[in-house]
Amino acid sequence: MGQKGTETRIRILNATQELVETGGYASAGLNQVIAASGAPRGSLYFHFPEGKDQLVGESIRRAGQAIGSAFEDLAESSASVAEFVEAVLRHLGDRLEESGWRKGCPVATVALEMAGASNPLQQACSDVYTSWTAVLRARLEGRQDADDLAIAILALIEGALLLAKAHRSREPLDRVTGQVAALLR
Amino acid sequence: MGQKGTETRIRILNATQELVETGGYASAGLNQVIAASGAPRGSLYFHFPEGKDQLVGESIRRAGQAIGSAFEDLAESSASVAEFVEAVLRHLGDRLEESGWRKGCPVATVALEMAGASNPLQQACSDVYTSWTAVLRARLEGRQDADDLAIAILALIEGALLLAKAHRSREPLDRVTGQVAALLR
DNA sequence: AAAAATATGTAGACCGATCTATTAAGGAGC
DNA sequence: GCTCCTTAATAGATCGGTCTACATATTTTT
Repeated sequence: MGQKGTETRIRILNATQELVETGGYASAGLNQVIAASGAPRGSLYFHFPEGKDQLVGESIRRAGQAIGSAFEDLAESSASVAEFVEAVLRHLGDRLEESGWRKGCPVATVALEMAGASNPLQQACSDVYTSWTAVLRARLEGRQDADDLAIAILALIEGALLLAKAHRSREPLDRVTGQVAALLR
Repeated sequence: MGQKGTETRIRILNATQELVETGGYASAGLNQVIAASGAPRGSLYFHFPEGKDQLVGESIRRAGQAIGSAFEDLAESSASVAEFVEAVLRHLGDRLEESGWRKGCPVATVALEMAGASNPLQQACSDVYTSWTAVLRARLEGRQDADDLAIAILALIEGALLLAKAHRSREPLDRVTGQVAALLR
């Protein structure tokens, strides 16, 4: 793949990621992707011959990896688990507010849209959540109930992010931050 | 409004609720609503002259009230707060599994789809979450941090429900149930 | 090194299907 | 007779996807 082609592919993926995160799978039209990325229709189907599902699938896995990496960085640079979770909430809150309440969890909307049927996109979302759970689980190594705690913390984060996006306010994130310590005690 | 008309209106709302909860706002086509409800196109626009937004808005408020009432019932019949939350998780888990992993939170998908813009539907979702928070808050009366706790518990519930739907499994709900006590201690 | 051949990527017109919404006409029940 | 409600045809826009022609690199051949 040449230089130009790779760049176009990435521009298309970035545009898709934006649109999907803002409005979900069904609302992200390929015409919008084309317009936002500047790539013509033919290029889209050259780089993603299987169409919309492939495009959104790759876009979701990419976004999942980006967030996962951020989690790992924050896990390393935090002294305690509580600090780590608070850093995650702050990071996601910044991202959400700076995007004008558009960018919450890049996976959640598609996950909810697709869960009704067991298709590749549903699996992709499930996989992303599993990978994030593993990052949390690793940071909890040694604790009893580490598996349960990892899920509970991820649920708390996802729930707070959902409420914050729904209310268009950081308040839920801030309030939850104060309760993390209780969960970890 | 006559008997027949009221029935049609309710059939339309029920069908909309089902479809919206399963796949979100954008994926719920009016053609599907018509097919599922048995009502013809004209009836839909007779009962909901403002179109899809009005239809989905009413449908969401209705679903929000139904879940809110269930919360209140469970709050009354539970001896402790922990029991109450566990009963809620069980109730929502049953609903989710019995529906073939389609019916999670009836508001979440639309909330995530719409949060990017501040429109009436976004407001409707926000209002539903506010009303649920109030129910939880009332059950926590007397506790310090009652406001924070109410949000944290709702976040935990919503997050667990999201993960359960995404994974098509009760496991996240079950694991979170075991951690509720820690949060409430 | 020049030219021909092949691979890679771009460009946009076009297709049938489906979308939300409107309209005009007729039937049902008080 | 009059309101309430249903019926179905239709409009215009947009959907995801296909197709052919063209441009630009890259490699092969001479």
